[in-house]
Amino acid sequence: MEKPAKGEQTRALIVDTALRLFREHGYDRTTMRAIAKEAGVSVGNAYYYFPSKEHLVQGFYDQMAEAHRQASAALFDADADFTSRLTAVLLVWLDISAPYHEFAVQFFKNAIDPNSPLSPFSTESGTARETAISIHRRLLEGVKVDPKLREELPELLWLFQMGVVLYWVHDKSEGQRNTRTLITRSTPLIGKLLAMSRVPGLRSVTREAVQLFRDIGLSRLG
Amino acid sequence: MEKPAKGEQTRALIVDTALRLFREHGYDRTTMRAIAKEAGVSVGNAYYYFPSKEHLVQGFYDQMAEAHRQASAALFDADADFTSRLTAVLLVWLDISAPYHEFAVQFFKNAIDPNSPLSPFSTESGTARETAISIHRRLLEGVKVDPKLREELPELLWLFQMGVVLYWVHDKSEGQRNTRTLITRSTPLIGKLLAMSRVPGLRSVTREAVQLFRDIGLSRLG
DNA sequence: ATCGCCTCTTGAACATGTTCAAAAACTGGG
DNA sequence: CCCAGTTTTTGAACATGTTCAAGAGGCGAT
Repeated sequence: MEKPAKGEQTRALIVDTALRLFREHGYDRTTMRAIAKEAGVSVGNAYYYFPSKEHLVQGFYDQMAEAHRQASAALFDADADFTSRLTAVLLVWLDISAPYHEFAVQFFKNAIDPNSPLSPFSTESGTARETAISIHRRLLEGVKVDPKLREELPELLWLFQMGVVLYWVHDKSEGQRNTRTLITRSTPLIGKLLAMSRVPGLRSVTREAVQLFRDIGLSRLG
Repeated sequence: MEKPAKGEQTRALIVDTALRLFREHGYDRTTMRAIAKEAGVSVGNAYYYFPSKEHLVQGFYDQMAEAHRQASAALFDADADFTSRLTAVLLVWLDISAPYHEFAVQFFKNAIDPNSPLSPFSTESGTARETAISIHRRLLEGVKVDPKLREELPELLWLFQMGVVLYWVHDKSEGQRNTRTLITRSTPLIGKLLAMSRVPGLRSVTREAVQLFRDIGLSRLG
């Protein structure tokens, strides 16, 4: 009962086939029957390993998060300022995700469903989420900011990133150039606000916002 | 070909029955067959009037928006300040929506789908959206604010409201008290930021944000 | 009244995610 | 090698949103 490599092999075969078909034909147009047939197994077999069609996408999440982490790591060598770093991280994400835009739109509705395992807040998405947040933690190294804010900032930035994703999914402009605009022009604003977050007048507002963020558990909704 | 009252009657019968069953048993557990049977028509007949099950919920949207408009109108008599007004408007929305929380969660995934007619940005949701935005326009009457910002503010507030809805749908706390907290404590922050939006330092940030908001058409995504 | 046309209605058929009881394949102990 | 138990596999059956060809009903013109 330890590691029947057989099972793992079938599992991998199924998820790999599924992800390939998703990429080739989109999420909705890929039926469970097609996946099973292409993988050379029965439909029931797929359901033996994955509770639902949605669960097959979880692997995709993890792959993307890992790809983003690796691509981002290369950006932190230069000692650029916060705004440049954040911009770079988000643009890299955009480049990585661009090929999957149509695909993403199709299963996005499942991802935003609070009860779905695909929700970015769900426990199933835990590892992908942690990976994403850790990117922002690294991004913040060496950045001067109100310490009260610093602790929550990685999660707040991740939340902002989720907002960008939300916009991206709705973005119908050619090549999602509007999302690119959103990123390149919103990050300087965030940078300025961050810089101002320490001056009196704004500081109290900032701290109240951070406290609210903690109290309502915005970071652990699922 | 003017007004065959017959058709309108059947249409109303179907949508009324559907909304009742949705309320009683939830969206997912209410099948098209059940709706048809309860209304005393055939399944195909329901599809003659409504292109999909989702379209049946549109009536629910409009009802809610109208109820919110009426309830909000009563709040604007007293010459309260901006923060109080915004808080009141959002809390009233929360009270109106509370009974439908479970129901709303079930079809929320469809509502957030960019391709769904239920998306708050879709043309089909146009009237409900206009109603909601007009509430915020009324709310802003007499409030002093940077004129550059004033024009976009109703839509920005509506967008904020959509954010609250997004949180509300994910809110699993007893009676959605976390959403209540979010509203009562975030609105003062918005009020303060609005007040500060005219002082130098923040004004430039504000204007850039407004310009960005216009350029990427955040208000007309669908 | 009859015909032509449009609106409305029907229910069987279809597509697809999911379930499940049964069978097959495998594994370790004797 | 054989048996009992576990893991894996199968495919038919089910549930439900959706489609569609066929028919029913009504209405004005002739």
